[in-house]
Amino acid sequence: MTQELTEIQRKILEFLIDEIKGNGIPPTLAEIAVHFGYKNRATVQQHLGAIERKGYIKKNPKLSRGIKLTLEEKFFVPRPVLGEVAAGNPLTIYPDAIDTIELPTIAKMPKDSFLLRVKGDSLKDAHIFSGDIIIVNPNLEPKNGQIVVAILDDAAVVKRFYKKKNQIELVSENPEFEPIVIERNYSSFNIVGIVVGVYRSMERKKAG
Amino acid sequence: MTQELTEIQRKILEFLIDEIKGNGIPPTLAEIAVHFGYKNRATVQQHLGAIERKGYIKKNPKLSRGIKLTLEEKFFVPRPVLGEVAAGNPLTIYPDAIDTIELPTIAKMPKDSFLLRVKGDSLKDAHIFSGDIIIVNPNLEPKNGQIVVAILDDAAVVKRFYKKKNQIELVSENPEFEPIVIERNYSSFNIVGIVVGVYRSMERKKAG
DNA sequence: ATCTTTACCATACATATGTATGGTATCGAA
DNA sequence: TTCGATACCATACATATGTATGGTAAAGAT
Repeated sequence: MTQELTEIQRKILEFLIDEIKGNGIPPTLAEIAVHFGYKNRATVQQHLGAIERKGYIKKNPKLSRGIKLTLEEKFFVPRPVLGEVAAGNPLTIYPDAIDTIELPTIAKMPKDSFLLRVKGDSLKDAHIFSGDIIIVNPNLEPKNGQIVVAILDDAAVVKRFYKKKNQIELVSENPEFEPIVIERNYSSFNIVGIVVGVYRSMERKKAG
Repeated sequence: MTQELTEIQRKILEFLIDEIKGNGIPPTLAEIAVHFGYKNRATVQQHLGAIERKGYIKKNPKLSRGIKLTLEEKFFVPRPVLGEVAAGNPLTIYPDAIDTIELPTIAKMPKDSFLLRVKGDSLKDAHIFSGDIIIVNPNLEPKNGQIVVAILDDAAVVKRFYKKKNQIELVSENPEFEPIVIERNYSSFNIVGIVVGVYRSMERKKAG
């Protein structure tokens, strides 16, 4: 359904996503033209036409700012999972890790939260299931018992946080998984944020 | 900072929120006028002016659809919770909200849908737990396998919906519970709506 | 060598859009 | 009774906006 975009079309699509997510409203042709240095709206018009023909957006004719993204979930774009960046932190995710997550590609993250999609069932005992979207706040101090997203040795984990005397314990709800113990001075450990909410859309099929 | 809105202004603000959340883009003055039956954009213009003076929105002058919500932290919108469902108990939907929650803006909240708070653990096998907020859309035709809110003999049930030849089956995920079978012509059965999403805030108590 | 695709430009046009201004009616407070 | 706030209407206007159409240039395919 979605053909390949040319380089320029891809950049324009990215700009559209940025604007729609960051600014709230889709740009006008003129605004796009200004951003890319085009002297003419018609240039943009034709690019948008191509992008629409290839199925990435839907234009509402005669309607100002009538550009809609056809992209899945509006917040996630299919991307390779390895070597992506979330909220400024380098985050490498092993496809075989217990907790793998799919990252939102939106460049402009809201300041105080971002989203991650959960894959795998290691959190099911915390009532979080594969396919759920978790809302992560990177600006909160983790408290005992809260669920945190953390980077440990370049792998992402989502687990309950417990601070002990000289170490931090990351506990899975699932008794099958042993708690991970991190010594205080361990360097390649980083808390990305605290899970403040869970959202699940029922519109698709359930994750198996 | 935010003064009281008049009744009409409040309704317009609600419409703005609905449009921005549901449609993706803020409406134009003309669209608002049409929706409220005004013959003139100037009327809307003056209402918006009042709403802006009272601090609820921010208008980007000279910009089409340049209405921004000031409430919204970009991530959460206050939404009324209309009632509670506990499987087995009669469902009361109060015209005035029993509560207000901060719903993440990613949560798809189709027009006319409403929120209910779940009580009890009868849905835990559908991955819905006590305290969760479900988003219910009353205007969709239920499809097989979808989770619906229904009223059966004055009691509320939230179960998976399956339509058979001459009957409807309501199935619990939990094999302990027998499916409920409703004959086609049974009168005291009503589908309230389809559960399109689930949201859980982690900020208060943790799930036990 | 011709054709298609991509990537731009310019001009023209209807109308969508926000704004300014002035008017009428109702209601409650001063 | 007068005044201000609220809630509407009408008209006028500049320009923002999407669209239609035609043209140029480069790169690659056939």
